[in-house]
Amino acid sequence: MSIEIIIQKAAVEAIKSLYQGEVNENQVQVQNTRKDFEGDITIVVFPFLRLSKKSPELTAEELGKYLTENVDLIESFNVIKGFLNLVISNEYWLGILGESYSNKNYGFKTVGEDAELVMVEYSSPNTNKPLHLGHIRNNLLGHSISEIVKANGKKVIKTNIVNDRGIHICKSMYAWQKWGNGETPESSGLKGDHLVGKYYVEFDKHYKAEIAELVESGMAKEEAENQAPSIIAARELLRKWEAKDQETVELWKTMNGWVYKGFDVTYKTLGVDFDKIYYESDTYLVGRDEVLRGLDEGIFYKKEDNSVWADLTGEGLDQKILLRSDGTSVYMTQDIGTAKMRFNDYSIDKMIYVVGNEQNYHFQVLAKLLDKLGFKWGKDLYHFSYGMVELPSGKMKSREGTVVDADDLVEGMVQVARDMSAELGKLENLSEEESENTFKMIALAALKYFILKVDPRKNMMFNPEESIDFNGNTGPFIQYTYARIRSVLRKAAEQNINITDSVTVDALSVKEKELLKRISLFPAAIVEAGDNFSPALIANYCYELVKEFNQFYHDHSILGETDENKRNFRLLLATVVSSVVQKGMGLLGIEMPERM
RNA sequence: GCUCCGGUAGCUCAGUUGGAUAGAGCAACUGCCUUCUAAGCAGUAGGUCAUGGGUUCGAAUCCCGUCCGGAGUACCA
Repeated sequence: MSIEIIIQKAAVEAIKSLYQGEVNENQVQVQNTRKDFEGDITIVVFPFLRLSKKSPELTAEELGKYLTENVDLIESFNVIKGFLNLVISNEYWLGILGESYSNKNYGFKTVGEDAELVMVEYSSPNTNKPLHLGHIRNNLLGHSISEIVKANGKKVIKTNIVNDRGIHICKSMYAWQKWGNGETPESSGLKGDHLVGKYYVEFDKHYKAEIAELVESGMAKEEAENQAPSIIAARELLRKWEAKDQETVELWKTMNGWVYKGFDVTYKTLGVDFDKIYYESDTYLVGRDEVLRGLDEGIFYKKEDNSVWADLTGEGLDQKILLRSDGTSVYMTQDIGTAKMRFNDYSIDKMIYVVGNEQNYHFQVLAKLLDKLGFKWGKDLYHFSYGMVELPSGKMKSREGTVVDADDLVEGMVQVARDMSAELGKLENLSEEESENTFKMIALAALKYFILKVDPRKNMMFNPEESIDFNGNTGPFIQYTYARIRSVLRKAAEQNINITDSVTVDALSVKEKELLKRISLFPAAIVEAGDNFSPALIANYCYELVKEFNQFYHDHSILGETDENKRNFRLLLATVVSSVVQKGMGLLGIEMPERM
C-alpha cells in the first residue's frame, strides 16, 4: 500500500472522529510536500472546512494532531494556511529501501498464465521507401508501450502490419524496370530499402516532368496527373499484380525482399522487434470478404457505380467508401481484414493501434465498422494516437526530400558520441569493440530519450541543424549517472565491502530522504504510464531521480564515509537507484552502460 | 465551412484528480577538477502560462467567446 493511500484512509477516519463527517478517500487531497517546506506529505484541508466549520488553520491543526497521535508512521506536522504538512518517520522510508533491495521487482508485475492479452500494432511501414524520423517515433513508442504494458502484468503480442501492396510499390517497381539497369543492393552497395526508395523518388521525378510536359501542351493538370505515361504504367503493374501475373509477382517479391532486409537492419539498430508480422497482401482479401458479407447482410450498401459504402451519418460521422467501383480494396478494407485475422489467431482482450494522429478519424470509423460487422471487440480497440514530428521547415515530405532518414540519423549520432567521447578522454582503456558498443548505446539513448520524453500526443519539433543533445535532460546524462554509480559499486566490491539490507541510520539528510521518496514512487509511475500510455512519464521520472542522485552524490561521500552503517545505507541507496533507473530506462528500450 | 488537437522563458519541453512563490534542459553570463567519472555540481538572468470573460476559498489546469498554428474531412495509405 502506498503512502498516499495510507494517509488518505487515516484522514477519512480522522474526519469521522473529529467532525462526525463522512468523506470519500478521493476527496482527501494528498500531495508531495513542496521542497521549501518541512514535511513529506501534504493534505489540503479546504475541502473539510464545511464539516469542521472552523478556519483552515485550526482544522489543519486538529487534523494534524489527530493523525500524529493515531498513525505510527506520522511523526510530526506543521501547518501553513490550509496546508497540513506531515513528516513521515525515517523507519518508513528505510523500510521502502530495504524492501526494494531484497524484493528486486521494483513495481514490475509478473505476467501470469491467465493474464489479459494485449496486442500492440506498431511500425506498419510501406515497402516503397526507407524508414524516417516519423517512423522512429512510432517504433519507439510502440516498443516502449509494449514494455510498459508488460510491466503492468499483461501478456503482450507485438505486431506489425506491412503495407506491401498497392500503387506505391508499383511505382518503385516500374521505375526500377525502366531506369534501373538491373541494379541490386549487392551491385550498388545500397541498403535494400534505400535502393527501392531511390526508385520511388526516380519515379516521382519522371512523373512530375511528364505532367509538366502535358500541361505545357494544353492539358488540364488533373487530367495530366491521370494520363502521364508513368502513372499509367504503374497502374498497369498493379493490375497485373492483382491478376497474379508471374513476372510481376516475382519482381514484387524481389524488391520487397530487399526492403525487408533493409528494415530488419534498422529495426535491429533501434532495438525493436515483433512477435507476429502481418502483410496487407494476405489480409486485404479477407477484408474484402468481410465487406461483401456486410453488404449481403444489409449493413453496407452499393452505389450505381458498384462502389460499396457504409453510412455512418447516424453515428455522427460521414459515408465511408469500403470498396472502389472497380471492386478493389481501400485502406479501411484492409484494416477490417487484418483485425479479423488477428482475432482469429489470438484470443485478444485488448487491441492497441500505435498510429499517428492524422488517422484519428480512420480509427473512429474502423471501431464503428467492426462493431457493425458484429465483432464484439470492435468498439474496444484503442488508437494510441501520437503527434507528428515537425521540422523547422514544416512537415516531413518524402517526395520533397525533407525527410530525416532513420539510418542516417542514427549513424550521425553514433559519430557524435565517438567524437565527444574522444574529446572528453573517456573509454580509453576499453577495447575498440567495447567502446563501439558503448557509443551505439549512448547515441541510441540520446535519440530514444529525446523522442520518448515528450508527451506522445503532442507534435514535436526536431531541428536537423542542431544535433540532439548529450548534456542536460538527456538519455546520456542518465546513463552517465548510472555508470558512475556502477563504478562506485565496483570499487566497493573490490574493497570487499558487503552490502546488507538491514539499515540502521537514525538521521537522514534532506537529499537522502528525497531520494527515498522518489524510489517509493516508482511502482506508481509504472502504473500511471500504463494507464496513460505515456513513456514520457517514465522518462521524466528517471531524469528527476537521477538529477536528485547527482546532487546527493556531489555532497555525500559514499566510499569515503567512515561510519559503517551510513556507508552501508548509501551503498544500498546507490544500488537501488541504479536498479530503478535501469528498469525504468529499460521500459524505454534504453540500455545502460557499465562505463562511459 | 465543419470536426478534432494544440498555444507555458529566446529555443525544446515538464507541470499530478484545480492547491502554496510557475519547473527543467539548451543557448547567455559567474564560479568549481590534488577529493567515489566535470557527459557533472553550484549560481545569475530570463514568464501578462495566446487573449477576453466566467465558475471558487484558490485556475496554466474546468466552462464560454476570440485570435494564431496543426491535422482530418467520401474511391491515397
